[in-house]
Amino acid sequence: MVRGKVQLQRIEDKSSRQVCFSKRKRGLLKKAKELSVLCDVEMAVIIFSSTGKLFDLRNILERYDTHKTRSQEIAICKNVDKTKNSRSSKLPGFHFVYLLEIRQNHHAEYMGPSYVDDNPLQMVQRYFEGKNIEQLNINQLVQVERELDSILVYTRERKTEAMMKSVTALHQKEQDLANENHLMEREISAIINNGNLASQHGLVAEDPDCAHPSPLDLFHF
Amino acid sequence: MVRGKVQLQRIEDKSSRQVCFSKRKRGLLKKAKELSVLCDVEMAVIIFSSTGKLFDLRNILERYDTHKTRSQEIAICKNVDKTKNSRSSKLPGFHFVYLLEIRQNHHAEYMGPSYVDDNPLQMVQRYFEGKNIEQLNINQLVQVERELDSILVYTRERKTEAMMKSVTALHQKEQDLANENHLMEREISAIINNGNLASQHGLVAEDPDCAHPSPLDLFHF
DNA sequence: ACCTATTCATAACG
DNA sequence: TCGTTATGAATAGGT
Repeated sequence: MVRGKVQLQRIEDKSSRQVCFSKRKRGLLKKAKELSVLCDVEMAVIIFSSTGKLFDLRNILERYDTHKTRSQEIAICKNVDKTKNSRSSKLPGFHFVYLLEIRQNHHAEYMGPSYVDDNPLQMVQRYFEGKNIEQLNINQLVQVERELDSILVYTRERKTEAMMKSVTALHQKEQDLANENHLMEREISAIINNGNLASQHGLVAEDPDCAHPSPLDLFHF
Repeated sequence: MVRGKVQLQRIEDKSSRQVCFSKRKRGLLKKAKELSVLCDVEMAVIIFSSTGKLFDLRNILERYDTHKTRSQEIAICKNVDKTKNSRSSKLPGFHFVYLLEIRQNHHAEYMGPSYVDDNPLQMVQRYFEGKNIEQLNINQLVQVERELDSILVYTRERKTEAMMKSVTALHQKEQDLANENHLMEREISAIINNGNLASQHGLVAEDPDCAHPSPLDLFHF
């Protein structure tokens, strides 16, 4: 009973929005799969729900190597909402990552959830709790490899980001110090000149500040 | 005139497939936009066409900063199929990147194509010259993977090394400048005190800093 | 979760 | 690529 055109705007009622999301998500993923199969294209649909969960449908054909796949996962991981402490997340501080892997001629397969934490060490430790790497089968190992790669790449990007910030900040500091330095040099030479004039004429300046700026003016921002 | 259910399998006729792709892509992006607006979710649809072009719909909300957005673009760019010398690419060595930016309460906006230069990647491209990744067997692929991993690790180490050096050098420079700065401050206060003492006592103090703080010490945070 | 009226998407044309 | 139209598909709102 769809009466009237549906307005293209946020559904305010939370329950309705949730129902709509569920229905339309299924529809969208179905259409995505159809498009990928019918037209033989690779595609990914990434949906970030408003509660901070990540839904990911990937349909990546074989000719994309694992490194490229990995790169794609990076982007996905980076966008996980870290600001929300979702109640529906079973582990506090962790975020669900649903990975729905859909391949050609296959049905959707539930691959997750996996956990992503902000505390790297804890995350890694938690990650391995209860996992017996030695006893996993190939598919599980592939999945574990991907997850670890994601974590690794995310960590690496954080590192680079931090270093970049540090470099930028240091450059700024260097600039500021150099400016300050330069001003003080001029100050000194001004004072010296002043003193030279005074000594040349047998006079002592009563108020050396009157004509030229005080050193303290440096800090009059 | 849709007669009968469509078979969910690759459309063999190239022309039909192209038409279908065009239509369904539009439909999918429309549905994606509807879902994102109605249900207030962020999402991205990434479509790799079979001719190696990249179609990218992004609908990224404001709270994701440009840095993350940029990262996403990088990741996406990395997934462009570089092995094909697509005839439709107008600039050799460049890759089409179609960016369709869709924001809430806005229509789809055609942002591209923009060109991504992979000049910095010439080395990598050289590596691939004459190698048909698609046609290698497993052992060859393992070998290529190892080589690439070596290059990647080496590159990464060089990057970290360079950044570390930069940070260290900047710290040193900062230290030097700060020292110089401090010396000049003392010099200035020495000159000032010198002047004051000279006017009060007719004397010149050799080292006025020894006991009392310079006014500039206020800024030694 | 299921139903169904209704709107929407689109395959097969021109 | 564009327009039209018959038809199947998706889904809003109700139960």
